[in-house]
Amino acid sequence: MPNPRSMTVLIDPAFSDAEKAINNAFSQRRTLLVVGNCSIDYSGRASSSLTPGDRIVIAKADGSFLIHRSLGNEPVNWMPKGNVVFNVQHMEHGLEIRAIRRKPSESIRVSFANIRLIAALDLADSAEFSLNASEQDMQKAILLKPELLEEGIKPISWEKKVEPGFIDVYATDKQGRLVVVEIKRKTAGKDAVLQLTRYIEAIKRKADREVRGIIASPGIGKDVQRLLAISGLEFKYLDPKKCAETLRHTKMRRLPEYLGENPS
Amino acid sequence: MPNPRSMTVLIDPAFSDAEKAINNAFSQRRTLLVVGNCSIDYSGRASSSLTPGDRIVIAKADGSFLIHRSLGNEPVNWMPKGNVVFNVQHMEHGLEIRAIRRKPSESIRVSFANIRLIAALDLADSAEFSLNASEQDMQKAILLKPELLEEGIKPISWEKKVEPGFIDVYATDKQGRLVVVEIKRKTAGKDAVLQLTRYIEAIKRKADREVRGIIASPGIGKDVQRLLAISGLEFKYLDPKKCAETLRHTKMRRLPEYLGENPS
DNA sequence: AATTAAATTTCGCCT
DNA sequence: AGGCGAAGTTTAATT
Repeated sequence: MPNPRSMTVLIDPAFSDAEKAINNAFSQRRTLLVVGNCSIDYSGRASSSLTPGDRIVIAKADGSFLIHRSLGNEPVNWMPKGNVVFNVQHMEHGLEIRAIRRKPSESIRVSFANIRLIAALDLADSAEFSLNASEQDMQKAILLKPELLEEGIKPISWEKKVEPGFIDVYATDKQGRLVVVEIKRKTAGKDAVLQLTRYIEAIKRKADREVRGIIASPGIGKDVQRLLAISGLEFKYLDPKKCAETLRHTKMRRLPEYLGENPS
Repeated sequence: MPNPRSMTVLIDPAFSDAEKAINNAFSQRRTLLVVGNCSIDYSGRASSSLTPGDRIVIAKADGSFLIHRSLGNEPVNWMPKGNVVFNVQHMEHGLEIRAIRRKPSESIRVSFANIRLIAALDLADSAEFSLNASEQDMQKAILLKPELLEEGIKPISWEKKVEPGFIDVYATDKQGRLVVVEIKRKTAGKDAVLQLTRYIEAIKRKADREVRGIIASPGIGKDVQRLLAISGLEFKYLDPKKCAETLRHTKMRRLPEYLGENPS
């Protein structure tokens, strides 16, 4: 018994059977998969029509609706989740599936002249999707290979505790100045600048030295860039993908001797 | 015999059978559909991982690769067509499907712990997708709402017969000059300019008045633009989508009184 | 709720 | 082949 979850599959069903199965799938909030020859009409934000052909139709429990042709990455017609109602009807010459939603008001009608396969599925999937590299990966990459940031940078510590929080990477540059690095996995926003500013002020209160502030991220907003310049801070482009690669290539290496195993 | 095209369906197959069926599907360039419990790793433009769960996997003949979860409009992982190679392997504890492409270099590995459904499909689909509004819709929109074109335009007739053919929209502008409008649903080419030129010459032969010529389309070629300028004609950007929207919002309204029910 | 910005954007068209 | 711009973009984050 490999599958605790139930699944209903019909091959080349009669329209009457298909209608029942599809209705069941909808009322049970199952994922519906239909393959068959159909024509499609869409009306809503735009409108479109597609004469008959074999397609794959997927109706999900949240209202997401997808129709795929034999080629191409993107669905030829679709409907995003949100206020979507599905409905099926056995017509004179075929079977119609409709997806209707309000706000924005739109509807798709799929008219099947022929159905080859129906599957009603309970897809058990509670896994969380994780997009790498994480911010932590980026931090590790910088610690292992500081030249990713700038030639001559030497990390002193990471996750250094200061008044407002924790500094991602704390370092010195070639000229011996202190460097505070704030890492963002995505495009840096104003919040990143604010954070960095607070860290630097905290450092300056303790050490009466010149302190540089660097935001390391794959991008930065246009106006954030201005804010950064005004605040006398710097931006360094850092690609999460490149960080991941760096980690992969150096993961067996230990941290440099001047860094202990634990953050200071 | 409802289906001239062949289709292979396996329900809860053994991995060895699954491997054969999938290999066949790949070598025969069929559309492959797999439902089962799998984990996914992606590495390429970014990288991601997803722990096990039930998903729908679609591999198309052009290399398009899609993995859908139970919810959401968009695939959790995917690969666009282009230099993609599929491959399948029966492992110790399951079955792996790989999609690999170069330029950009990326790969997806789908590791099935369990397969519930396999379908290998020949999707016969030669239909052409048509996104409305049609040229006719654009014409209607202009007639209903001439300000789409220009403030003060007053349509006189549509599909007006002249020597070389039919004028899409015939009108007067604010200054009382005659206006000939040529509508194109897509980017206008030299043919549109030629057509328009001929219509204008035909009108000028009859009416000894100043005549303007306007091409209304969602775009125009760079060199066509030059040709247009040389010919003393004009281009007006007109969005088919906006036209469709205009029609939707005004479809119950009748044509203005100065226009009859039939073209002149 | 509306606005803005990013996306493994994809896709088509043009150079 | 590379670059630009639009999309029924979608989606997440922010105001």
